[in-house]
Amino acid sequence: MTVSEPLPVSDQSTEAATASDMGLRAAEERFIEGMGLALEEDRLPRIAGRLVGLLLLSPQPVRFDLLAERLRVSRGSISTNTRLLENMGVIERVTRPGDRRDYFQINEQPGLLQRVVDRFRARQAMAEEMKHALGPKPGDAAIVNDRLDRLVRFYAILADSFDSVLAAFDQETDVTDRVAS
Amino acid sequence: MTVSEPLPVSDQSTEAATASDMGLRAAEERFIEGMGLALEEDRLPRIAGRLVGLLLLSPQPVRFDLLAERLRVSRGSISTNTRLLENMGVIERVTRPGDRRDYFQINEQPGLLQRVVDRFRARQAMAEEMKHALGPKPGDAAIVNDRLDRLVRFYAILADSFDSVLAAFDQETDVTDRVAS
DNA sequence: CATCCTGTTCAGTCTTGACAAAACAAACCG
DNA sequence: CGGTTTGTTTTGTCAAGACTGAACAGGATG
Repeated sequence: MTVSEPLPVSDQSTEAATASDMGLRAAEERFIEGMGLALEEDRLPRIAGRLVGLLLLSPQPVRFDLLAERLRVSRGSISTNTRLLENMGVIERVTRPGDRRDYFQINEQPGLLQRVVDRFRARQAMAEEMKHALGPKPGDAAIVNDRLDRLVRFYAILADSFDSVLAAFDQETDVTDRVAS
Repeated sequence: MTVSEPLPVSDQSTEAATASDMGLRAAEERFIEGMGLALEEDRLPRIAGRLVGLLLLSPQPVRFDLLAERLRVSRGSISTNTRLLENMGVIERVTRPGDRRDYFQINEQPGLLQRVVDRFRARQAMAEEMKHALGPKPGDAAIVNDRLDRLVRFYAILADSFDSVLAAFDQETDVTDRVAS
């Protein structure tokens, strides 16, 4: 967990919701829920997705207890899910000297994808192993060999192209970033 | 559903398992289970994955009731999952004239991926919409704009590269295939 | 030391989804 | 027609996982 420079925390507990804020708030809610649904499709708990959504929209690191409050969710769930996301490298836990509490911020664009690449590699390996175990087949069963070949190549291509996307993006953000935070 | 030319069905009900088959059989079982696990990670029922595995290893289309028998699974489950995979374009239902029964074969390499692309596009759209709804933000909140921008581009790149993988593969198999089947 | 504060862990509840078994429907066959 | 074969739909059971609330642990603080 990272220790940041003293945070310019703009009084996180009170928030005067102006009239013009209201539509925006609704939009934010939708976005947060949308991220909940989206990450749920990747087998993460819905709350984890909502956390990501909320933190994406938060310029400043957000306090642990505020996460629970804003998402109307138990502290237990916040604890579990922040740890999950932290381990995945999606968010970062941040502290301030002289402040016992934890803050969280999204970790600009990382890890979520490495996981996917790993899965593809694993499948590629499985298909390769299978191809090996079967050995060449005679006659009409030769098509099975073809299929396994194609499967292997398929996963390989997939993993490779993911990797390159990842690399391209890392590079891009390394240049772009570290200006505002 | 496709109607194939009369299938050279090599008497699917009896199968003399020779001694040399046994290790191979075990390997096939492992592969089938592996596909079950793998597709389960993509939120498909395990049985659907096993179906894909079995059909990948089957040179000939396999009869409905044999699927149930080989996977030791209820006919109901076969019905549900074959329909699911059929709708996704992963497998194909095949019939023979004068045969009331259904046969299934894998559909060489398609659809599974289009789904993924669609998901990325949807997320891209969501991020775009959000960016729009928020409008430009002042001061320290500008970082939120940056993040959303990056998110949009990220999903876009992802979807695009997937698309190109898909295209590359389609093209490749169009040339290679249609020899043995 | 007693007590708050903060985050973690644990026990219990609730929801979801896969699956089997049985009821069902439709086509065929005598 | 009645009975069979084939696939579908429905009903009920079971397991997995998310979430809550409460118990818990450790550090500060009086």
